[in-house]
Amino acid sequence: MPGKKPPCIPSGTSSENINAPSQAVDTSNTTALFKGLSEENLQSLLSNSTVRSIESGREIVQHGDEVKHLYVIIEGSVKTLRASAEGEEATIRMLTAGDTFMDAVIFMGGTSPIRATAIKQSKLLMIPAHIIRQQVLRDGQLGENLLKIVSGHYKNAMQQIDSIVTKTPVERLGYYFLKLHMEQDPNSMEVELPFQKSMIANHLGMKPETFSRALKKLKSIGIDVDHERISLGDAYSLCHYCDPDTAFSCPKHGTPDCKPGGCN
Amino acid sequence: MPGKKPPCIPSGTSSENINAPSQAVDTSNTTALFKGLSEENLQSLLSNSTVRSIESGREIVQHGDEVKHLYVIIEGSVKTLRASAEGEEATIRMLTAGDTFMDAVIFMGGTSPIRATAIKQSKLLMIPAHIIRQQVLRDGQLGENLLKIVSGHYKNAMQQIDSIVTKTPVERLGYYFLKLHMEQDPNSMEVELPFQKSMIANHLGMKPETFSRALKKLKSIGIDVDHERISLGDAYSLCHYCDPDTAFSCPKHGTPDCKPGGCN
DNA sequence: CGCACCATTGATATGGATCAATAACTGTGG
DNA sequence: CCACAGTTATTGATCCATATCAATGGTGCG
Repeated sequence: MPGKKPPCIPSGTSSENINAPSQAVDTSNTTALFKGLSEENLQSLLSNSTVRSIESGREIVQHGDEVKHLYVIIEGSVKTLRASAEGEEATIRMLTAGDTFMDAVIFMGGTSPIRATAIKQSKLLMIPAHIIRQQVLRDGQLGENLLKIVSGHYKNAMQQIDSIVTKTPVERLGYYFLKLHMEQDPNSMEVELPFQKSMIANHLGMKPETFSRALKKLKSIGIDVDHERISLGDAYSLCHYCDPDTAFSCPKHGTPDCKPGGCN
Repeated sequence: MPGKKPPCIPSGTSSENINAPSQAVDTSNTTALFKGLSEENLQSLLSNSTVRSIESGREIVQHGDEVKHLYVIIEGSVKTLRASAEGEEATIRMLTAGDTFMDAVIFMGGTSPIRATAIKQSKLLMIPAHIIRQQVLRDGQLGENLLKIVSGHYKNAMQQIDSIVTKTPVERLGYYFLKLHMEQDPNSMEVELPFQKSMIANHLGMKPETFSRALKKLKSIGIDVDHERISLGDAYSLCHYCDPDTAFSCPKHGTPDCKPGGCN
């Protein structure tokens, strides 16, 4: 998935716990969830939705909660994670504006197996779960959108498993940078870390200390990190950490310089 | 998910690469994929499907393949996995009769990020991917079924991530046994390993040697393993490895003896 | 200005991987 | 029925990568 993320959704939603003004929505350039929905179907989703502001650090959904909404991030950041009894956390996803969460959970049955926490002051669109479930039966397009979204999550989860099991910390970090690079701007030589380092470290299944040392090793390959600013030595320096399915959507794929690592 | 698995699907499908006789299907007791589908919609899925036999060890889908079918296991076993360039494998799921695979992949876009391999002589029902995608737009029930299935996979993947990151090998094994116990028969004191140990080891993110040593440690808690037969010391010996969302669907949950580990 | 929080760096410990040898089991053919 | 090869599981010895522990430096905020 190259290119920039679409902005997000309703452009005029602001007030707290008030019905989202569904007529103010620009259907064309929007979250994957709403893609291709008819005006009518979109309306029946949004007319029941509410907008809520939440401050950084607050929990949105707790482990074990009954989940009553699907959330769309209008602005801010959220992470989803699993926490063990001993306080250890495993970050599943880290989300920004335009992303949805609890989209899969509302189809799992039972209570939430994950926690969701705001990691920045955020604004969330909340669509009642029962509305979603009801609309899925009526609107095949919505079903397809959700399937694509959830399948995407699943794909990421599989890559995460794979990373943690088969790769070293440095490789995981390189792979993460590569994906950032492609998401943000495949032509730029600069990438920006969208989250705190300790948070990324946890997401990659390592401790902050290990993360730090991994950064150091990358420096010797020409990838320098100054605070949240990553500068690539040359355009191909991350290629070593590529894998076949990332290569597939890489503009450099097939060029003579693309020959390294797992590249295929 | 307690209780036994539903048998599987078409009861009269046998011949190779021949249209599945859709009229021979018992809609009531079947795979989650077909649950609640109208006779007509079910028919339009099955009339285009084929059945294929495959011997143990053969690859069904390769990493990078374009996926043209959704598969339902009629009999046998299959594993899905990711393999790195250096030959390391990370097992994602291990499946038996009634399970589906490539259900999520056909909605991901791009080629397959995983490989699927038969681990026993197997018989598979193959439903063309384009039929599925097309039917999803028409049949909301099919969409819901798929969403539940894919969400379930995602949930398992999250638990797998969590296990590997926050738990020790012994804990992972205990957790795995617990889930087997609840799937197979929560009342029996015997559980059976459905797969080769080395395969389970890989699925749990450890080496066979580590698996073996973990078995030894469990023995000291009264869980004895003889070949593929696990016998539990007492009914609560696995409770230590429980987690909140597994507890939720446990018949012992709430009884005075349920108080250990992550149990909540 | 000083207190928190985060990142970095160094020193040490340890859990699981690796290497190696043996044992149990499976199937095959004489 | 037994000998043999091939596979899988177990067990022991060693090694190494990453966690852990500890101290310092940097940055932002009140």
